[in-house]
Amino acid sequence: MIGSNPFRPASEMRVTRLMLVTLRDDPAEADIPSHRLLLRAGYTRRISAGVYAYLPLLWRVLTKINGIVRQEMDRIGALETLLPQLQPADLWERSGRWQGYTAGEGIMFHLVDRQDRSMGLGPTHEEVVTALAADLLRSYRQLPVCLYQIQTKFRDEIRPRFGLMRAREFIMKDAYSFHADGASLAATYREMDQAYRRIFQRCGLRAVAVEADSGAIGGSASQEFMVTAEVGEDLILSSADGRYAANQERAVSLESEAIPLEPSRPLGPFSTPAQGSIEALCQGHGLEPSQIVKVLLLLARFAGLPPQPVLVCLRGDQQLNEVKLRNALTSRLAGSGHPLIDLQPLTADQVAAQELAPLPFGFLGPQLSDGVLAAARDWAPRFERLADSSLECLGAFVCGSNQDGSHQLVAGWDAQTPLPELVDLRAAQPGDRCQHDPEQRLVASRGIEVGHIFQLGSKYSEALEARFTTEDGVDEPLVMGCYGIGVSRLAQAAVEQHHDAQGICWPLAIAPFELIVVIANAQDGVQLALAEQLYAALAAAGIEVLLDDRAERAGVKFKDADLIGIPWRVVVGRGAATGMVEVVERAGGVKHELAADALLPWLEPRIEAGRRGLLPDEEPV
RNA sequence: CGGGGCGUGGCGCAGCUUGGUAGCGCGGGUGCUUUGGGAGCACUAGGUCGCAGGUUCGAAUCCUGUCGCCCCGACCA
Repeated sequence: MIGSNPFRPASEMRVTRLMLVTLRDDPAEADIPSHRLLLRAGYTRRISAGVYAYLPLLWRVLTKINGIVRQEMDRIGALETLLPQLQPADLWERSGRWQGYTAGEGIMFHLVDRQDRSMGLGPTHEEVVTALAADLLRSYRQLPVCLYQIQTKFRDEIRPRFGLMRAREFIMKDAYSFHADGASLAATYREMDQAYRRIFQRCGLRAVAVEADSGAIGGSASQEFMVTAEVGEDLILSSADGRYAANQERAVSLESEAIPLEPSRPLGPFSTPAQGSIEALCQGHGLEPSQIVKVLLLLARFAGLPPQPVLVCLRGDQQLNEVKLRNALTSRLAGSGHPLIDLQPLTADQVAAQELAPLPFGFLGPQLSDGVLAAARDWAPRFERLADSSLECLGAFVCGSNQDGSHQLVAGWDAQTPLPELVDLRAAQPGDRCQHDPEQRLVASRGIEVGHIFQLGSKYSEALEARFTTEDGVDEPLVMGCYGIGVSRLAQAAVEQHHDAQGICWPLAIAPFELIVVIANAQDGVQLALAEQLYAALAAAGIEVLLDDRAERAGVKFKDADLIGIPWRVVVGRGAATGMVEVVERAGGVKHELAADALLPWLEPRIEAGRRGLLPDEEPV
């Protein structure tokens, strides 16, 4: 018996029984290839914005991906479970995430039941699983342990798009591990990393692991797995030597050297009428952007705290990385129960609404006094001040003088111009030199995030009082990790990576069927008989085979076979009279004429190889 | 939430500017012919033109409101 995936669906099916509806025209609702093809080939239908039905063909794909995921999770000792989607608000209040996930731009669907209890539909399961752990895990003897589930998740995306790629209801594998210490967590994290690599390889996907921001979920180490594709929503920055790859949100690099100001330039203010941008300032005064310190004002909103004005200093040639800024603000100010809800550039209208004097936007300098906030109606009356690390070594520089139409040249950071707290706030850009090797430059590529693994630490176990007794008899919070794979997104990412002008070219390991037998002319009794015989023999050999027994013309069946993307096609046609069939590999389209008797032995090793996906030969499935 | 766009038969679209019998292609059904790359001919079914008001003798078309969806941005395990 060939095949290794014990969760494979039924191994035979006739197209006449498959409720297959393919579309000749591109649907108007889709505009990336994978979304168009999944709709055209009859894999999915939209039910409402960001909500999709998984039709039988797609469900087979998802079932096969799930099978691979299960095998690899089980292999590293994770336990499959199924947790509630309907979750009580109080659990989320205890972790401090209810506000952040429901208020403002929160992504959690929430509702009130007839007893007036607040509930949420789970976008993730840290709270539930940690509450269970608190209940069940008491001793270090029970650790480590790892639970996983394959579940429908709900996220009220502001703008769902690209079909299954960013849906409001989607399938995810999520896993949570519990440990007595960081070393055990790190070990499981490494095992997960390896398991994820195997999962994507077995699915036939080219994926890269990148350093990532841990975002709203919290925690320290975090790594994303990206399926490389043109239409990916994430920007990856990596070095050609393969030693560094990171999401742009997280990426670090060496800033270029600042160009020193000519020493002859006089210190002090100078007139810069209407030169409120870096570009205008440079043009008007022969300056370089790296000689300027720009000041950005933002307004951060934390749950339960007054809005907090933020003053950020950046070198003029650098861009702010808002994710880094959010993280910096969160770690300084958020505290438990006051998550950062919103961060936006501060506007003149907002200043006016606070009944404050107008601020000279475009001419701001780091010396801007907290006094300008003193009369604010409900804002915190002082700026949270941060500066990007690249400013530390800057000598003399130009900055705003906090008066309209005027900048100033200062000799450097000093008592009049104190250097704010230094943090890495700048966005790394393609072309930047790498930190690990200044000879290497960052290059950009795009990816679809299909997996994300985190070392969470004790953030949730502390909030939810999930404690265990150590070997020394001391109570400590559990150390946690969490690990996600977007299963439905992965299916679409596979199409994005594997298609051509004719349709989908599924990697065999996740194809809905491994082989399709096409009867060229279903009215021809000889063809029909031979096709039926092959169909039965292939299915009996454990190959997942689809029989196109429709009374359509051959051309229609070929088009559909290409569109739905079954990896192997066996055509029973004119040659049937002499016992010959044609075998075509979908990817590449190479055709072989074979005697029907020789088909099975010819195919078996090829299909067996396909089931390994991209897994290296030396590794057992 | 800001900007742009679209709602007309199952799908893709025209008609709207300039109000007057609701159309085309694909798809569905029936029959005949055809039969290895989305066949041909004939017949046929299928639409309160997103919804609600308004203007008008008369509204798919003009006006107001509303709902839904798509795209860009912001947002995002």
